[in-house]
Amino acid sequence: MRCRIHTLPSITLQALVLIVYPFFHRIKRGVFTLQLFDTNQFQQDLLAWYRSEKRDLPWRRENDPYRIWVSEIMLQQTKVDTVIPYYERFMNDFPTLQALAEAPEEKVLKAWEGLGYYSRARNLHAAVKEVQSHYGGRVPDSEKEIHQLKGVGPYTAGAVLSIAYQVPAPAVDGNVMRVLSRLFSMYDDITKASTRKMFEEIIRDIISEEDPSSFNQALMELGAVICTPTSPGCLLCPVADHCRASAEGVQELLPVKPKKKAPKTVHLQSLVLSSEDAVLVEKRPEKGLLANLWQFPMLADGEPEAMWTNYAKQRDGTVRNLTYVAHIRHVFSHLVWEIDVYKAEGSISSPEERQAWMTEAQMDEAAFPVSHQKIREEVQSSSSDR
DNA sequence: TATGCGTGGAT
DNA sequence: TATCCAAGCAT
Repeated sequence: MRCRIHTLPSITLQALVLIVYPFFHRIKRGVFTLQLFDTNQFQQDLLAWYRSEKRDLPWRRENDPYRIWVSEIMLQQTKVDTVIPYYERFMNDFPTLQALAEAPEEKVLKAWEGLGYYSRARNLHAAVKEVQSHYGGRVPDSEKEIHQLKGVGPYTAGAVLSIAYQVPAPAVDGNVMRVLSRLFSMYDDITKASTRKMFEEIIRDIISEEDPSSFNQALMELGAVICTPTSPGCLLCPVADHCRASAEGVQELLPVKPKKKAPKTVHLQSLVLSSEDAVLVEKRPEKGLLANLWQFPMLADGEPEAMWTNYAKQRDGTVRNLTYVAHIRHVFSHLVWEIDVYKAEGSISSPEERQAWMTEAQMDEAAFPVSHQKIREEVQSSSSDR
């Protein structure tokens, strides 16, 4: 029997582990977490490492809850290196909670342009206004109140509370789940909310009451720098002695996370319609994909000449010299846009509510998604070629 | 609980 | 080139 198992393909062995594991993990965790895990020594080792090795990041140089909050929103699903320049500009544009609360949404979206997940910016803006009007401009320091703010979920609530106010609340993000999965050799699917809650309970058991800010940040830092998704640096890890996955040699198998589905493809056409020194743009719907960002008119793929002629006609306008410019592919996390780009001259007498003619200078002040930045560049290079 | 929501970089 | 991923949240 033992021989047969050793000759099984490793994929089968993994599958076996995944099937059998859920029935035993709660018992194992009880034994391991509470009895064999040396919490005090773990805290000491982790915090000593963090205090000597932590990266010097802009939001670590200050303790303003507003600034911590902004950094945490920007860091959602976004790498540190990407965030830094955005954070610096944002703090320059909106140095205080009051400044952001009083800013027009256009400016906020423009500051967020290119960062993605734009509802983060609109939710942050709304939440900051809420804090300004309802909490007298002070970011709330209770779990219940801060969690009610738009865009503040369980992770961000815990992060702001612990980092800005030293409240011993868990801040369980992807890093922390990866680290804990390995630390206790847990095969639970980390995409499930129930798993995140389990990790939050574990953190409540092992968090440093003296310095919850450093403890939470240290776990994330460890995940980002040492305990990485692929080829983790166990030889450099300050808490390798505490790590069950490392002892078992299974660190590369963890955490468990199901594969994502392939994104769907949509075929579209976009028209850059020029009149004098302006082009026609429209503001996207206020909900959903790229909400409230600007774009060039875009329609489902079809016969170009008829489609755009009809488009203009419906708005009491004309289109002439319709010319193919380029093909753009833009990949979202859940969607692929395949866009045929056209340009033309023309006019529209009856633009719709959310349409406008913009000059280049005006477009520089409006927020466009990256897909439409690409279109702008293609059209510009197509006209400068001649 | 499952899915929609961006982008750029690493492997 | 394809896939995955990164300090998640809303619905």
